[in-house]
Amino acid sequence: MKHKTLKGLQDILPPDISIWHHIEKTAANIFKSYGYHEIRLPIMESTEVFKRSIGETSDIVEKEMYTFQDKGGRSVTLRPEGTASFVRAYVEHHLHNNPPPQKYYYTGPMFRYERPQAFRYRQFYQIGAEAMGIEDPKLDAEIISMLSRILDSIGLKGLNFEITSIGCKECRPDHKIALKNFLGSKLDAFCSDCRRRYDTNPLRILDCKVPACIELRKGSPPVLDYLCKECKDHFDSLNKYLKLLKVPYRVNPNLVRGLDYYTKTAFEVSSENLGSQSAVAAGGRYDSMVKEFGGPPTPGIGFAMGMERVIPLLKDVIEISDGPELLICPLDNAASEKGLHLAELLRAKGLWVEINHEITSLKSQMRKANRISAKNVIVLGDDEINSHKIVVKSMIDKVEKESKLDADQIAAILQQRS
RNA sequence: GUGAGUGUAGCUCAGUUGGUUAGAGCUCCUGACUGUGGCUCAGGAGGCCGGGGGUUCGAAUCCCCUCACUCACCCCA
Repeated sequence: MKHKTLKGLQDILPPDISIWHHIEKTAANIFKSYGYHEIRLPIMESTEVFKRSIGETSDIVEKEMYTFQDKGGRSVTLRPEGTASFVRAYVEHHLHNNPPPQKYYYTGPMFRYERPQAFRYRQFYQIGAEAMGIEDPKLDAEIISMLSRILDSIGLKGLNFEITSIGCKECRPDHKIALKNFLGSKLDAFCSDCRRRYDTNPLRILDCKVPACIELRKGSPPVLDYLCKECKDHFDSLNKYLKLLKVPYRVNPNLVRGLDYYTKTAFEVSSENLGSQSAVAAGGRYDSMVKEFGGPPTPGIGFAMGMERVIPLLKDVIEISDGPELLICPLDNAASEKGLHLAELLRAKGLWVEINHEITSLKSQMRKANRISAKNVIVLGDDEINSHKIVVKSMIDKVEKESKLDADQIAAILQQRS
């Protein structure tokens, strides 16, 4: 084979595409009910947009970005996530001049140069939502509830909702110091990954799956104990509101975010059926990001959901079967021409109609009707054209109904049956 | 970036200690059944056995290299 998709990229073909449509449609309806508007952003930004927001030392920026020079010598990057682009657009178009909360959602491809793995691709699709301008934890509860509703409505069950607070600029450093003090004394006993994390991202050690590390980190200073009053009140209220909204969740103080811009609330939805890539959706608050992008101080909160994580979970649940309302089976050339015209008239009424353009035995045409899951067939031959009468046969229950060779009447029968 | 596994038909996979022209099931096309489907039967189409090199009278099979894919680590949605 001469050409193939690049590593970690994939073609999305029918019938899988109908799952995508199902998810996108369902999400769009729920977004609408919460007042979220769609925005479409470019898939490329100036590299600085991501470096500044995601964090220079994060793995994403350090080794996973598709960064290159355009012909004008500018460093540009294929977006590895949506929030940074969104905040750039928010500031650029002065969206803060609209009454808060301003609520937006987006969908589209993201790019990260990673080794592909089950449920992990280099080009992957996210549906994300961002709500701006409100600091109150009621907004946190609302957006988490919305996410829960979306996942539920598309048909996913048995997901784990976890939340925590990772503090703010004031209190987070205190916790980090306390954590490093605690871990530092016995660092040699940890796995090599954890020893490396101690310098790069000590919080990650709390997430390590190596049994020895789990044992060693017992008794480490909990994040939630180090929250400043403001962060603690915020988190307490969020818990109250989530209970009020009956969102099923649990607190996981070891939840870690890979991006630097998060503050206070962090949340994650995971599944046990995704191998090692358990995250289905995740998000959090980012109260200082707009200011860092040069806008007025504006709090924000958002999440992103990974399509490639959701779809495999859905494949077991959702049934995909799709076929035309009608297949026209002509027996000779004259009938074929008549059928061609009839098909157009029916399609003009919005019906999905197929016609066999090549004349083969009636038997094989009927077989084809089965294969393409046609719901009804009509046979067109001399008899039908001379008598101007046809039979609409249901392929599902074999019921035959006589009709005039007339698009209106045929359409009425098809609509009655669907 | 690190480690392991797998590459044979469109798909799922057989292929014995190396031995004629590489097989099966599903799918696709045709017919049995000449104007009514799903079953059955028969026939047909479809292969650089991932690629290159080596050993051998002879390689899908053994050896070396390479490429691709998959899974896991890492990281993350």
